[in-house]
Amino acid sequence: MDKLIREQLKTTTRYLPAEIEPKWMDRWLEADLFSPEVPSEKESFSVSLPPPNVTGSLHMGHALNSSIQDLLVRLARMRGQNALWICGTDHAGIATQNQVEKRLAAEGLTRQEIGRARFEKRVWEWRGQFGSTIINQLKRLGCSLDYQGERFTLDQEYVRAVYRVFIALYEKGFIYRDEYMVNWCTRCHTALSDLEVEHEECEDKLYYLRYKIKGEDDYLVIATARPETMLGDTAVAVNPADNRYRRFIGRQVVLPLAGREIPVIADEYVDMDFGTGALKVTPAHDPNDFELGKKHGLEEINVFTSDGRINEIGGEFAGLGLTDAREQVMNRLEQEGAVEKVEPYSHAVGACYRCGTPIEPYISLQWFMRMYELAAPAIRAVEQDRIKFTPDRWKDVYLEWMRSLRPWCISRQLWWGHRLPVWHCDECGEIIVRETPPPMCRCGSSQLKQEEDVLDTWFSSALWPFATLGWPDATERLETFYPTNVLVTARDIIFLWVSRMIMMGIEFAGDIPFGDVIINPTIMAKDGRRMSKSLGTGVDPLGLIDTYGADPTRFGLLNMASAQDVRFSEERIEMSRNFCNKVFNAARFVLLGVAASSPRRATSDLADRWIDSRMQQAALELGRLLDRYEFAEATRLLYRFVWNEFCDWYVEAVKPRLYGEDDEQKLEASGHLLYLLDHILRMLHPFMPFLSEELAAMIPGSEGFLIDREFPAGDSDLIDDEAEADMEQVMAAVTSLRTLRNELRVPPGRKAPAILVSADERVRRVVAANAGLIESLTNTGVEQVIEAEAESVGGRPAVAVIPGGRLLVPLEGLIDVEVEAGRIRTAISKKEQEYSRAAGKLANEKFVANAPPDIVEKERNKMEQHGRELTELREQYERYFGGRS
RNA sequence: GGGCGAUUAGCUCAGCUGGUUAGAGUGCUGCCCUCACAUGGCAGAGGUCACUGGUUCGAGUCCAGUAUCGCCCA
Repeated sequence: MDKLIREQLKTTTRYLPAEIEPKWMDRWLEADLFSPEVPSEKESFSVSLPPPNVTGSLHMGHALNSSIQDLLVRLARMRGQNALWICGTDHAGIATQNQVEKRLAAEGLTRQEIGRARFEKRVWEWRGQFGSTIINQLKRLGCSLDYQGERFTLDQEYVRAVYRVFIALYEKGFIYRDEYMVNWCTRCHTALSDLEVEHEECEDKLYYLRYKIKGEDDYLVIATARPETMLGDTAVAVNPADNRYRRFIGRQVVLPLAGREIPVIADEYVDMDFGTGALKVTPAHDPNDFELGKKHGLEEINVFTSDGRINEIGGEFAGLGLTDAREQVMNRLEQEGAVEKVEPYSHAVGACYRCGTPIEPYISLQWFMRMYELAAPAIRAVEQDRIKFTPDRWKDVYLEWMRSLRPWCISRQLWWGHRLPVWHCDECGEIIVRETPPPMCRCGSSQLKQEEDVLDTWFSSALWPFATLGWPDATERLETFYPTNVLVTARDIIFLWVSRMIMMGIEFAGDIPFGDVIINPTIMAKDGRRMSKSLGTGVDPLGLIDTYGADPTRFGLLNMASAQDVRFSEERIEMSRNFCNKVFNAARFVLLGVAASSPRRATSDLADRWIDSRMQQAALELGRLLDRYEFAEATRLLYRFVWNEFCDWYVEAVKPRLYGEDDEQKLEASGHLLYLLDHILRMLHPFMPFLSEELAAMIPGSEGFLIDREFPAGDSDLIDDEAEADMEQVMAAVTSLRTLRNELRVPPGRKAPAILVSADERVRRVVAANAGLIESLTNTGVEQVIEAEAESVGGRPAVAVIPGGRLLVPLEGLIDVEVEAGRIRTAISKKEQEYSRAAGKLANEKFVANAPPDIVEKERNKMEQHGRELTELREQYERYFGGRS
């Protein structure tokens, strides 16, 4: 470590992330540490980043999910694997188009005015300028993505893959064109798939309308939430079992306002309990009515325009927006006496997931993809556990969804995306599907136009795990890294993406796209609900990085990443920041205090052996936890080991040797400290890459990057049960003495003597051998070690009971007799409770007969132990405070 | 309407196949600026594990039901 850094370290008592984080990402990139080796002898490990929306910026979900992925990728690298974390973004059809349209609007332009070609050019410009925002934010988080291999779903090679898939599916007959009812966003002017519609419960009204029976004075009352669609009604339906309406079946009713005559039909689909039991049927404007209409051969009368207005069929209402139309239609119905009543009604209304505009069911000519055949092997892959979900309950969610798949509307009426590789012949109407424009149609015409529609963005991102690796070419990258190992994503992506990737992967890349799917928990707002932009309950992870640093943000998020959704708590990030500070200062202690020149494991001192043993246990357990994807538990393990064992006990225990006169001891302790620090930093690296890298670089003799070092796996041969037992004995003595001093309010600076009374040879030996350590940790010197009290120690000593004996602390004049007597009485009654709990269990014959022997044995030991301690306490009380009560 | 999940300390959460005195962080109380760290140290207080039944020698943990909240799907 050079002098400058040493000086800096001396004066900096606080961990300041802003001063260490930025430089490391640059150095890592410069050294090209994130690119995989191709080819490589190593076992490969790959993860594909769920491609974020190119218009997006990092939100809490990304931050958590990327922290997990980076942890896994760095871990794999440190375990000697050839790791690739595929980087890139998707083109986000609607979102990006909206962004650019907004900019155009600011210039007073519309995309229609500038035309498709110029519009596309503008979008590419936009992407060049703003498209890497989120990727740069991932760098701030420390993500070790393969930035050099960044992909985009509209890259030339990627487009080729998309076309290849489209054509293959078309030729198999899975992709087809049809006039069908779809979800239509009147603002974005495009169809959407069912998954892109968000349903929200809202308070609305149910309108009861009277439809006159033709040729009678009577009328039928229908109930509807959408009275404005009545202009397109082509029937009224009732349940054939409904006695109230049986006589009307087959009759005609007169549609109010329009005056059209429409039939009353019977269908079991009609719910007799809803509304009046009579249903108006509008096949062009309701998905259920659409089905009903097809079944009964009803006319589909479309009364809306594609931008959500009443069309010319609506007569006097033509041109009205849908909200106004409802009001006007109701007014006119009111005038005609056709309104029976209006009731409050709450129901779910669909809205566009990108702009929030209410979705209209709308009949239009679209491209669809049949899912049934592709789903079958994708279902099997999960059923047979070739793909495993973590937590595993998501398996059922996936399967449930996959078993009820409906055709997927894959065309979008947008100008940004993969324009379908489809050409229409103007002359004969022939449809030609191929990658490149055909020179002429079969009919001889060269009047061919490419399809205007583009593909759903999710169609292209479904190919992500293999299209990013070079497919359809058999590239070395594809060969090396497909299938990928793990996919980490949020649960709402299971349907949108995970399921489609599995289907496409099996169909086109010939294998599942990944073996494990980790569904990360959702980080909720403080109110326990999803973070919401409109409610202002969102938390910006970049703000956290600014305030606390990237490492604490990562560690804090990972600490929340258990199997359950969790409310965001900034306290956890603060906890992590404090932990980083602790690590930083522990490293300062080591780096500034050591005399050794390099890490060297020591084995002669009890504390040295103990901490090493504990560290091996921690490393072994850490490996197990990470293999099971138990990230939150892993953070707790590291926190406990580093803070509560290494810092609280070992560092304190080693100080006398480090600062003492004995040079040999100093050297040994120093080497061991460096050895421990080195291991700790390596274990921490996947969790807090910046800080660990910074500190590891200061270890004397360190070379290269921590990233490339081996992840400590833990060595069970180095576990030392004896050292652990002995150290626990020492620790118990220290804790008891500290508690005693605290309770009796002995000033910390006041040195006190102590006498160990123990019938146990091992206890006497261990305490005597470590009397110096105990003294340095408690300012209490164990000056005598005796087997039993032959007679009272002078005065009235305070007592600290430890396993296997007791420590007497004579503190003439300092002890309040009543306080000490009270302490002992409290201790006695506590012990009595514990003793009788165990004794009670053992007195129960059924327990002894039925419980496993080791549990009974444990209980017996417990009873004996408590019994001994109880005796110690009672003896002590009798001897020094006898006669008091 | 269907499904999933949750309910454990004031707050945010752990608690794996049932078996120590149910844990952590934060907050709270007392003492301590001791030469790594006050983003700290030492010690302490704090819980009818939502409720009602059941299974078991033994239930925070398993089963059934109830209540409340949340998420997803239609």
